[in-house]
Amino acid sequence: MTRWLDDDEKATWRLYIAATRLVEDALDRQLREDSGMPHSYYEILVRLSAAPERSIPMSELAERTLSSRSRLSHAVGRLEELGWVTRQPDPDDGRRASAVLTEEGQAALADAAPGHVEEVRRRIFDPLTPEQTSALHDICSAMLRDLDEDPDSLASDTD
Amino acid sequence: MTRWLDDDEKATWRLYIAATRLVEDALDRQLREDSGMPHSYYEILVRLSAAPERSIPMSELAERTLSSRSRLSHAVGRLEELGWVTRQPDPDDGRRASAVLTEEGQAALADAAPGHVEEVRRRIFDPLTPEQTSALHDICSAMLRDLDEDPDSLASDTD
DNA sequence: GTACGCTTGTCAAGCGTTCAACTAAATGTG
DNA sequence: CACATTTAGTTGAACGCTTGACAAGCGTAC
Repeated sequence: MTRWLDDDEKATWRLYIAATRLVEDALDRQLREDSGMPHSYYEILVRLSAAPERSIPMSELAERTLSSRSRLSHAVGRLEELGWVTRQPDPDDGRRASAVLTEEGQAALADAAPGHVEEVRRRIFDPLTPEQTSALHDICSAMLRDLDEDPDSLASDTD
Repeated sequence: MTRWLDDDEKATWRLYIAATRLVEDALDRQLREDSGMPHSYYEILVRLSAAPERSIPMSELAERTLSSRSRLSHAVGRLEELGWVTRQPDPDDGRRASAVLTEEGQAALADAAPGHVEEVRRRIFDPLTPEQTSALHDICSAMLRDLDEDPDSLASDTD
């Protein structure tokens, strides 16, 4: 009944697990050591930085960062403690609130960005040929296509 | 100074982040819901199951699963509570110990495997053409090549 | 043999994530 | 208007992971 993986698929699968895990670990470690924030928090700051008014409603921010509302709430709480983000209640709808990037948050992001981008380059783009980079783009698109996610919304913002 | 990402690279990078995160989340969720274990624990059981005597020294198991010794120690502790693994002290070296898969652990793995493989297929291989699958193999190899890891050791065991 | 360094494994504290309530505000329906 | 329902966001407990410290065992050099 089960369509087991053949040898090629098994090998590809193991390589995929190892590569993606080591890349994510390396990025997270680099950001924690050099900038005192996990990768997920860096992404929140990036999103806010690119948004008009440096402000995004909590729910929308959760969607964009692929987070649950709970996760984002905890994260913003932590970022608030660090002084990098503040919460701004929506005057028109008492349930809603936006996360807003502070000047300190913008500065922290500017500090963190070069080292992070360097690490991304080292781990992903430097080892790949241009053809492989292009193939990776299409592969990730294909993996996302059948999900209930919209690939465009995920790729739109800057890094 | 910083070699920033160009637009194509940014797009690829965002897709990569989204795809790998959603895949990992999906796999982890599937295993937790259907089999009561996180993905990382499943991998430990897989390694043990494929080993002679269903037994692997802790340090070696840590390496193979890309875990720190501490992490593995915690994980094996949890798996011991579940009755899926036992610890076996090395008679020749008082410092060492092996993790051994129990019958119950083997059964739990056999229960979990079909659903997990199905999910892997759905998320990775079904959306990709054979050419893309082959390209993914090479891409992951390339990403691992420059690391201090040995790609072969990671790809050797079965899934 | 004993002192030193190295290896193996564990443990405690702190962080981030998840899950399941829970609060509060807006909306819909009679 | 009252009352259930839905929506936005928060909270607390449990869990897994990381770091750093630690104990115990091993090997080597003196």
